Amino acid sequence: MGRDRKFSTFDLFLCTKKLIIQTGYEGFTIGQLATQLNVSRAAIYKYYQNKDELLLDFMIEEMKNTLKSFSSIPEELPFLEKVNTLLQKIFMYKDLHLILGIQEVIPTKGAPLLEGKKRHLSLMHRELYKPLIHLVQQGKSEGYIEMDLPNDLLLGFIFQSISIPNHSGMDTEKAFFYTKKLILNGILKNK
Amino acid sequence: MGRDRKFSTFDLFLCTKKLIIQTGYEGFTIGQLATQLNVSRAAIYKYYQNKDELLLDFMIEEMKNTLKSFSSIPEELPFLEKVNTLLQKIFMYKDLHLILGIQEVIPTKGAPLLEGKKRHLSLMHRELYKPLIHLVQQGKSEGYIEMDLPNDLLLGFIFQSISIPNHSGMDTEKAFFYTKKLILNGILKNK
DNA sequence: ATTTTTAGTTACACATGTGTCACTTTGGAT
DNA sequence: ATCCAAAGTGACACATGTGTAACTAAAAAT
Repeated sequence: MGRDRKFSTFDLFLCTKKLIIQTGYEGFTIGQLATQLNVSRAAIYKYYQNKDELLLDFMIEEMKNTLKSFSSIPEELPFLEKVNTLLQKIFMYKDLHLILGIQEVIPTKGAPLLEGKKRHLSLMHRELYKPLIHLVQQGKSEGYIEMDLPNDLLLGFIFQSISIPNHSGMDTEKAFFYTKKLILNGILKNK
Repeated sequence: MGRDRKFSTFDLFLCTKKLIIQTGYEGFTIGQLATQLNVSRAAIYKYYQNKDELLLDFMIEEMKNTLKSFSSIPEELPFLEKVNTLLQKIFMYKDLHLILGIQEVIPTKGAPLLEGKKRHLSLMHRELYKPLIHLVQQGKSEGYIEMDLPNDLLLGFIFQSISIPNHSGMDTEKAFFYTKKLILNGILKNK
């Protein structure tokens, strides 16, 4: 029943991603989003009560996809290979880090709906970090990683490094190759 | 002659820094700034034609200070010590990276005044990178750094890593210690 | 064909931010 | 004491964004 939709949720989230990365939370407007989708603003408000709900739903979807991808690392692989595949995945989802930063800025204004979605997000957040922490722990006990490095700093380091702005337009593969090298071995040569 | 000022340029830039880091370009408003300084918005407009001019002036000032600090690295020091002092300085000015990112978002709207200030900024930007590139080059020729690592990626890596969010509230010195370790040697132990 | 259901639009009221201008305040110079 | 120059304020016009409600459009069910 009913008329055909002019835009899919998929399109909507795709545009949302593009815009939120470009402009940040405060700069993001439903107006821009509507223009990109060739619909009126009100059409979007048919599906989301407000901007914040839309953004949170988008983030949850983004998180779901990332989570699915991250949870499929074979447990048996040797440490260095696991690290490699994981870094590759983090590299593919490099925007996630930026997106999750935005989540902290969204005001809930005491609305239970929004508060619930935020809680959901931070739960998934922890879920996402679990395999990473686990891997770091493995690395430490197998002697690959210095014991005294704090886990959260280490993870922060990885996420932060992964999103080095590729301003010079290097091709993605090369960028990943060098980034990985830097994360694993730092800037100094292993003498 | 004339009445005493209620706020100094120093205070103004201090508040500007705080706000721009918190809220980003789009979120930053003259209203917030005025409130923080206990003056009316109009008082601020006495000194700056508009928001963008204020922000650019702030950035130029910030850049000047950083530049002064960076240019005072003794040339004779051995490589590793130079790296250490430089990292320390970058760590102290870790906000600069974020601030410079904002500069790219400021619209000049064809105003020659703003365009001029922007050009000034990007000149200083290059000036700032010069000693860094120089150091990296030295490191490469002295065999400390892998030759094939692209310079800009390497610098991006350093700036990016320096601004790992210290969410767990580690004390600054410790945070710097571990961050340095990660930048220099990566996450893997040197076997 | 006409009714129902869902999608979308136009127009509105409201809120917040910008930049300006006529005005007041205040302190030193005369 | 009064004049004047710099500092600050309140109020306004304008622009942009939010969220809503009454409406129209179109596709499927009857």
